[in-house]
Amino acid sequence: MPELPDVELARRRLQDWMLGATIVSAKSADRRILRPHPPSILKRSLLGRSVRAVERRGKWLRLRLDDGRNVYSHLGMTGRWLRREPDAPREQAERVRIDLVRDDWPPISVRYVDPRRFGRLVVTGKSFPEWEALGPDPLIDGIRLRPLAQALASTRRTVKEALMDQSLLAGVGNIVATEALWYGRIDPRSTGQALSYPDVKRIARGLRTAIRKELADLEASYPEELPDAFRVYGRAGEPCPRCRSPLSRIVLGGRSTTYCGRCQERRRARGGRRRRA
DNA sequence: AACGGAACCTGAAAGC
DNA sequence: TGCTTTCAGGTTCCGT
Repeated sequence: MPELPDVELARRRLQDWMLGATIVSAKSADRRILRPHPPSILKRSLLGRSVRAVERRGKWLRLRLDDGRNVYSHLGMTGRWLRREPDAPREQAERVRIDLVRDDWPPISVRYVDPRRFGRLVVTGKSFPEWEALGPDPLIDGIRLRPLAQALASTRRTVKEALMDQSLLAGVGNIVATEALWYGRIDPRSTGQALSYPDVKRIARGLRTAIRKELADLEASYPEELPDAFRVYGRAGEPCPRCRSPLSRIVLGGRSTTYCGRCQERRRARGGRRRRA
């Protein structure tokens, strides 16, 4: 579930729940999610701390604590943050529990639930390489055409694989990339090198549309989980919403990819091969 | 250095 | 019904 729009919604909720609150309990026994630190780090470094800011960059969340340390949270494939009453029972697949108090509120308990355990929770006072390596965030920094065109021109990967590279643009995942290319009418198999500047413009517009729409859908449906409102993702075999031609499914970079072979045009590298010394 | 593919995990859904 | 296979929206590691 978690790509940029999902993580941004998680950020807003965590901000509502935690900003200005003091942590009175923090527990987890999950070595995998807390790696590379031992589970004991949670209680040791969170107890008594208050939360000064809740930030997001790409698919990473960052809680800033009053002692200068940060809590980094990545939702992996199946991670979610939930708010519960302090006496509520443990959730299925609950991996982390943080209880907080705030002057103007009853105490709350925030639970991190993650069946597959691909998520992370890292507490550190040092700089965090995974965060530092992230490229510009489409919501925070916007999408700059020049650098994007430059980056796409210098890779031999397909455009879809390139868009999911977190150092190029932070937060674009399989759904957003798939949807954005459909909006922009670009075949996901196109090579980055083969794209024209107008193509890049269309992709950028597609990314903004896909992200904005997904955010709006998530907001509208909360606290329910919306059924798939995607235009093409997960809809192979169904008619293209634009031209009614059946949608195709292929695998790119190991990820399932849906597109319309009729209205998404493929760009192929022109001319001879190009070499660099 | 860049790329494809497997690995890391669990659970839901589809297939038999 | 119940067992098996497939697939999942993410990242990382390993071999070529």
